[in-house]
Amino acid sequence: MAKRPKPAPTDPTLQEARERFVALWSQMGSNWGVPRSMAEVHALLYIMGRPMNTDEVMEQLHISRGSASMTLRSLVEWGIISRVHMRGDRKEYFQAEQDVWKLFRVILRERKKREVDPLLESLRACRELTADKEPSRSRKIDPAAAEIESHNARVDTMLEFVSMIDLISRQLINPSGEGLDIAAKLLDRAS
Amino acid sequence: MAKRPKPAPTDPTLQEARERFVALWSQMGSNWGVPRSMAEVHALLYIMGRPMNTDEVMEQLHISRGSASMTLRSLVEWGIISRVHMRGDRKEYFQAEQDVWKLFRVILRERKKREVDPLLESLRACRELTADKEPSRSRKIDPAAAEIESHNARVDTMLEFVSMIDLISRQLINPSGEGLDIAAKLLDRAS
DNA sequence: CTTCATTTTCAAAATATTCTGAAATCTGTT
DNA sequence: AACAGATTTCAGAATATTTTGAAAATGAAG
Repeated sequence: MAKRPKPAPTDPTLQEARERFVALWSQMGSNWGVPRSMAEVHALLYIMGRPMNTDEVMEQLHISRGSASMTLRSLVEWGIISRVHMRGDRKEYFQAEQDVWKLFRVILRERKKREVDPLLESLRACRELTADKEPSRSRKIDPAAAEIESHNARVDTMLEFVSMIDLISRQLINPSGEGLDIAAKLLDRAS
Repeated sequence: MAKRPKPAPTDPTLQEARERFVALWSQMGSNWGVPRSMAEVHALLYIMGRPMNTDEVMEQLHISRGSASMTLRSLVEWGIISRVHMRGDRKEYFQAEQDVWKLFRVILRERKKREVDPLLESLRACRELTADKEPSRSRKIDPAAAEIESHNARVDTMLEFVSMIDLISRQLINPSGEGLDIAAKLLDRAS
């Protein structure tokens, strides 16, 4: 029943740096619609770089057990942290993915699945609505037909754009396709 | 005092398609932390493809005058819609940018300025904190030094990643650099 | 300077989101 | 089966965000 293997008196500067990192990540999260505590928990696990249990997270971040539990679960569902078991400890531990590019790919994949794919589907459905109303041959003259035509052109443009986003995402998500490569190519064109 | 030049009885299907577009855009906006009515106003102006005044927007979207005013202003500030004046009408009109790539670039530029730049700055400041604590020559042995070292490695990795995002953004924002080109390159590698 | 149409502002209200905490559930042990 | 530590759940509380609406400001015209 060894309560604490090591009290570990952390360097105050390191402590401060960790808190700053958590704060900055939390701030960034809020710009992206990520709940404060979700971003904070992820930041903490990332910056600590070692598995932590629910109580440690609660204590460091001053959040409730319920919040910690839900947030950890949701991060696991997103696939950016994973559960680990420490032998001799009944508690569950969590650790964050340390490969930043992998993290990026996982987030991109999830967001595409949850946001881009449904958007594309809705856009296509929306486009379908006015497909048959297309000015078949009775062109010009009719102002209503012209209105539909320009409307369709706008929807098509947007559809094209979102399709491209979809395509790019797929390339970036691909386990093989290196995000770094793309960046390198862009750099080439920079000069 | 010609009240209405044209009552313009819109095709019900077209009307429906417009509403769907507005709804889908609004949905997408909420995924990105954009207020519902802001996304709706933008969607309406985009899909109508013509300048509209505040009252038209209020009426179509069922929002209050105050909300319409603030939202329109904020969209103008973001640079994705612009004010236009219609001769013979004292009301102000607004029209949305119709070039989707331009729209994309403007949004990217703004978000980078508001989010990425401050994030980079904070990250650098955070990194500075533990810069002098670097394990100069007394390597190994000291566990506290190793802790700092691995912490610094994590911050550096993240810094590198965000710097790359910053760089890519700059390329995409550039009025000359074509977003389409990048996409094309990615496509090449797809086969 | 006054009027009137229009736009902006902002405190309060409405709405939406996030967090808490204690009860319920789960899980391995005796 | 009963217990005990650990985890999950979820209704309600706390927070945060967005919208409203009416008063104030603006500004063009007489």
